[in-house]
Amino acid sequence: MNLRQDVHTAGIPVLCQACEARHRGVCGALDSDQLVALAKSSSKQTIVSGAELVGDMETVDHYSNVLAGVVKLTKTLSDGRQQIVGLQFAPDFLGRPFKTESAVNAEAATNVSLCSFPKAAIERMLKQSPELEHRLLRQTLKELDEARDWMLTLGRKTASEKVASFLLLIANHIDPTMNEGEEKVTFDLPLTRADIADFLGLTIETVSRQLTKLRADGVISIENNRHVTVARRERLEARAGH
Amino acid sequence: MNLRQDVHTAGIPVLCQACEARHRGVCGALDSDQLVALAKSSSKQTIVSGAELVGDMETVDHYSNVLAGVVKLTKTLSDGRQQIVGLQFAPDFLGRPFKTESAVNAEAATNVSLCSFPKAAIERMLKQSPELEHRLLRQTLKELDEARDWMLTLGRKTASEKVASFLLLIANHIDPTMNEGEEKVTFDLPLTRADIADFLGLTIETVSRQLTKLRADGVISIENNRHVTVARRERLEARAGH
DNA sequence: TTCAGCTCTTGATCCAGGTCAATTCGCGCC
DNA sequence: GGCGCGAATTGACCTGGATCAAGAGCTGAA
Repeated sequence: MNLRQDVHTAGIPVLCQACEARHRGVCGALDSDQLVALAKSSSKQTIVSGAELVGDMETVDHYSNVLAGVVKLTKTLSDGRQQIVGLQFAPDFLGRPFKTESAVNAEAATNVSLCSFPKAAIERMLKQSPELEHRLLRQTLKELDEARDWMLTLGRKTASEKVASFLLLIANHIDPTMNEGEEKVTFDLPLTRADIADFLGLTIETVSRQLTKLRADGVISIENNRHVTVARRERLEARAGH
Repeated sequence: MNLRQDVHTAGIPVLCQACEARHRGVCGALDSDQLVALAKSSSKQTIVSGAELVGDMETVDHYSNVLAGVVKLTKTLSDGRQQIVGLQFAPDFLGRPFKTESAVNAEAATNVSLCSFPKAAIERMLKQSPELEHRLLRQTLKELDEARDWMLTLGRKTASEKVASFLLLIANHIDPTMNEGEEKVTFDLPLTRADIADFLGLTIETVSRQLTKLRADGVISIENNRHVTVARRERLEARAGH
């Protein structure tokens, strides 16, 4: 009856479970026939942290759904200065339609699980399915909103506001069930200090000092360099500069 | 025969000439019937420099095509620090589909000529016309690319690189016919020093000092505070930090 | 023409965050 | 356990750009 369910239970690579569960991603937009066709050409893969997914200027031959983990999108100046221009969390879509080569470098910030399909397959379906294009538009608008929020942070916030904003951003993405009322929040940082610095337009040292200050002030605590507990969310929000 | 032409020559507000001429905007995507319907509810208007088009958090009830001039999109922190997060040039589309209120403030940076339609009319057509949604997706992807480029500038470039990058950005948008080979380029700055500072995440004074330096080094000259001549484009590019 | 109200420039000083340089921590490996 | 190595912290110092403060240049109105 439910062919989509059949596709998954039949052992064809997991294509949509992650996306559909959270009402994003590309797959909910397809009918059963399209889904089967796509599933046949798709492949689930696991990427180890640090591995490069798409090089800058490289030809992109496939698109992916992020099923788990975090992918960072970076841009680099010729002298090596680097800026993270986007973070993709599950179930985001990864890839730039209508362009053959990428303007950014995509790298696994954590271990990442992906479901990829050949570019040609997606673009064929884009032409057939307005609903798929609609989803892509919605995700792109969301990414644009996030990018613009971040431009305010990069251009106008102080180092301590930047770090507080970053922690809130991660907290919101990692645990979307967390509601405003919660006092304590706990999560693992998906980025190293170097990555955080590249995201915030700061140096490693400044990030470290600001985290130390937040710890000293009792706003957060950190175990093993990664596991963060936010003691009181409101205090962090106050420091993020609203 | 050609109804689209008829619409324009019949004196119905200019809807598409600007867009079609440069293959962007919303109108080329519509068939004749849709175009007539839209033209009836559209209105051409002129906005004086400095006027606010859409307030932050304000309900958006119409979308617009920018026919001439420059619109700046800004975000502001509670203490007044401001960041320009986007510049819309003709024939860009202005408005955020699928959201009732704007997350940014839109303001006319120069005198602006707009063609606006009610939100409801556009959204009705979005459902009918996949081609319209396709155009919107393309524009949104372009804006996302631009935002990400600018994040690198905001996060990692020095003040002098930022100013050089800004001049190149304006030069490219104002005169799209200008080719790489041209040595001299001339244009009017569409932004005040204060706007440039807000765009670059700098202060007015720093922008002014960097422009003075570029003038002293013979890279540019400026008349009446607005009219810029780039003596040698390559030297400006070298300073933009590639 | 003069004046008012701006925008822009220039100078002097200050400080947030960068740079350079040790440690120290965490973790896998022998 | 001890060792090695990359990641993180911490300290001392420096500097690019902010801040504060005059002044100069445009523009428009009377």
